[in-house]
Amino acid sequence: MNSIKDIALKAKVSTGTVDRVIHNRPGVSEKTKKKILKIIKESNYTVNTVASLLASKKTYTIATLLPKTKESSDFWETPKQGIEKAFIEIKDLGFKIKIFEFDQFNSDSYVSAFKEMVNSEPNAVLIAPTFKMETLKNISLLEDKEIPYVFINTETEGLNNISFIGQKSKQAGFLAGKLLNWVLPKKSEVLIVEIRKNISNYTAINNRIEGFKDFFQHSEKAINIKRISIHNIEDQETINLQLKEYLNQHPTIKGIFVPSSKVSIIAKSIIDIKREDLELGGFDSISENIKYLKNGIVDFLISQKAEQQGYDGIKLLFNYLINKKAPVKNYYLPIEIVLKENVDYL
Amino acid sequence: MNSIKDIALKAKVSTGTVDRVIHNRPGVSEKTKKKILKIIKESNYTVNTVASLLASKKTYTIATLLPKTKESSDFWETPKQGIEKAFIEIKDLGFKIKIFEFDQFNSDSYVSAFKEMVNSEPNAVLIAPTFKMETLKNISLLEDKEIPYVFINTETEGLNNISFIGQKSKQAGFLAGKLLNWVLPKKSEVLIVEIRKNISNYTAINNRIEGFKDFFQHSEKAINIKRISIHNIEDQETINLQLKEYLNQHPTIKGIFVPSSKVSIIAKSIIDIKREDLELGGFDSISENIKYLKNGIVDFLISQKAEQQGYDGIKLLFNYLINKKAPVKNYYLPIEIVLKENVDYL
DNA sequence: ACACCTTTCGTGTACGAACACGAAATTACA
DNA sequence: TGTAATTTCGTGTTCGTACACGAAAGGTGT
Repeated sequence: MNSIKDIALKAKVSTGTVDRVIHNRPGVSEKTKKKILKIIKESNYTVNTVASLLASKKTYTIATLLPKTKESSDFWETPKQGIEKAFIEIKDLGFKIKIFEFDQFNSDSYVSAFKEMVNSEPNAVLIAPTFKMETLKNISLLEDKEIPYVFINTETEGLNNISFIGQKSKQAGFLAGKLLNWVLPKKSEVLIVEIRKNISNYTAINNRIEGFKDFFQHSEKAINIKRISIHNIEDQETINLQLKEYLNQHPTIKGIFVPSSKVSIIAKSIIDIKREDLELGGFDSISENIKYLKNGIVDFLISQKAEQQGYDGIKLLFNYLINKKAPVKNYYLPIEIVLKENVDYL
Repeated sequence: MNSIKDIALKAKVSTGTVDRVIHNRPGVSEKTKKKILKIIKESNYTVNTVASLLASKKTYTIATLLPKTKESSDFWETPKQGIEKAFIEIKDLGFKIKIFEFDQFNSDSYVSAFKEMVNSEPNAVLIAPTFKMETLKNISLLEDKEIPYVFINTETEGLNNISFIGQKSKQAGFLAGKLLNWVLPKKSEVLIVEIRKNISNYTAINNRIEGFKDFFQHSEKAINIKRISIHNIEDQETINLQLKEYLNQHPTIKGIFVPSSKVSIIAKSIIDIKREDLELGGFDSISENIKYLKNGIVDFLISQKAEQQGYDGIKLLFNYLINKKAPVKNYYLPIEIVLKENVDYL
C-alpha cells in the first residue's frame, strides 16, 4: 500500500510537507506543492482514514433527538436500534452518540430537549422533527452554531438540513390505495380511519391520505371514500361502538385504510364487532401490527424501514463529518409491502 | 475512552501482559490473567479495532467468485455493486478484494475459476455456487486450507459454509402465488413459463415453482396450473409462436408466472402477440424488467435484494475475520414486492 | 551454592497519519 | 554585509495496539 512516507520519499521531502499539502495548510512553496500533488495523483494515493483518525485524536459527537419510548413495541424503538447498530460500527473511529428524547405528545418537551441538545455542542445532529412549527422556530440555534443536521421520518421542507431520510409519504399512500383496491371486491366503498392521538405527525399522515385518494381518483373503478376520526385510543369500547355504528350506516364499505401505525387498534375492533370480512391495511411493521397481519385481520402493512432510517442517518452524518461529502437532499427509503407471506423475512 | 494502557495501569502490569491476555497467548500466570480479565470486564473495555488493525499490519484478502456479466443490465451486476460499496467501507482497514469470474453457462469455467481462486490463497471467499455438483466436488480445496466461505444467492445445503445469504426461494414462490392470485379473476388458470437457458440455477427456480404451486393448493379457489418450457431465448419469433399457440389451446389461462429474472422476454412476447390482458409476475428488479413493470405489462416483480447480497456478504466476512464471530448460518434477505407504485423508491 | 531451564512479564519499536516545534533557508532592509 | 523577519520544511511525539526481545523471578538437579 501507498503511504504518506512513500510519497515523501518519491518527492524527496519530509512526511510533514506532504501532510501540509494534503491538508491544504500553509507553509509549502508553490513549486513543491505542485510536485507533491502530481506524485500523489500518479501513485493514486489516498489517505488512510484509520490512521488519520487515530492520529488526529479528534472525537466527533452526534446527537439524536427522538421521541421517548415506553414499550419495546413502540414505533420509535426501531430507528433507535438502527442508530445503535451504526454506532457500534463507528465508535472505534472516535464517534460518540448522545441521545436526547422528548414526549411526542408534548411540544414543550420537544423544544426543551432541542435546546438541551444544542447546548451540548455536538458536531452533528439527527432529528425526528415531529413538531413542525417548533422546529422552524428553533432551527436557527443550530444554524448559528453551524451544526449540520439531518431529519428522519418527517419531511420538513424549506430548511437547510443536509438530508432528509424517510419515506415519500404521498407515494406510500398511493401504493396503499393500489393494494386495497386489489383485495377489494368491485363496487365497494373504503373508509379511512384517522387516529387523532398522534397529532404530532400529521404531515406524513395527511400526505398518505392524499396519495391514497389520488389512487382511487385515477383508477377506472371509481371507489367512493369515506373518512372518520377516532380520538380516545385508550377506550376500546367506544371505538368499537363508533366503528360498528358507522359501518352499519354504510354497508357498502368493504375496506378500511389506517394511515398510521395504529392499525392494530382497528384490527382489534374488527374482531370485537365480528367484521372479519373487512379488508384492512395500514402502516409500520411493529410487533402489535404483525400479530394481526399473521392472523389475517390485517391484509397488508406498508413499512417505512424505520431501522434503516436510524442506521442510514447516522452513517450519512458519519460520512459527512469524515469526508465533508454532501449527501443527497432527499434520501427516500423503500416503500415496502409487508404481507403475511413475507413478514418473516424482513 | 478506555485503552489498553488504562487496563495495564489498573492491573499494575505492563501493556504487553494485558495484550497477551487479550489475545489468549501463553506466557501469563493464571493469577494475573484472571485479575486482568476481571478488570477488563469491570471497565468494559473493548479493543480498538482501528488501532489494532493498524498495528498488526495484517492485510486480509477476500476473494469473490461470481458469474461474468456482459451488459450493465445483467442480474449479476447488482451484487457486484454491493460488493464494491462494502469494499469502499473496509479498504482502509487493510482489506483487499480479488474478483474471480466464470461463465454462468459453462461449468468448466466455474471449476477453473474456482481453482484459480483457491490458489490465490485468500483469507476468505464469497461464492455464488450456481453449479451445485461442481461446488460439492471442489469445496474440499477450501476446507483443506481452512479458508472460510459464504454462499450468496444459491442455497447449497450440507456444507460448512459459514453462512448463506439470499432468499428463501420457496417462500418467495409462495408469495408470488398470493400476488398472482390477487390480481387474477376467479376461475382462471395460470401458466408457469420456465426459461431453460439458465439451467445453472435450477435449485432456486424449482423451489420457487414448488412454493408457487403450494400456495394454490392451499387456497380456497383451487386454480389450475399449467407449465411450459422455453429454450432458445435469443429467438423471439419462436417464443411468440409457441406462447400464442399454447394460450390459444388453453383460453382460460389468465396469468403467467416466470420463476426467473427472464420475465422481460415473456413481457415482450405478450405485447407481440397482443395479449396485454394477461397478468404477469416474475423475479428481480433489473432494468429490463422494470421497463415492463412501468408500462403495466408486468404486474409485479419479486426482488431478491441482489445488491444487499453482495454488500452483506462482504461485511459479514469482514466481521468474521475481525472478530471471529460466527454469523447465522442462514441469512435470509427480504422477499420484496416490487410494483409500479414503489419501484422508484428502492 | 551453582549452573541451567522455565515461566512470567516489562521495554521498545512499529503501524500511518497529524501536528507542534523549531531548524534551516530565503528574503528584506539598513 | 549584518541582522531581523519571514517562509519553508524536517524531526519528534502522539494515538492504541501488536509483537519481538530479553530481563527478572522462580524452580530443579547436582
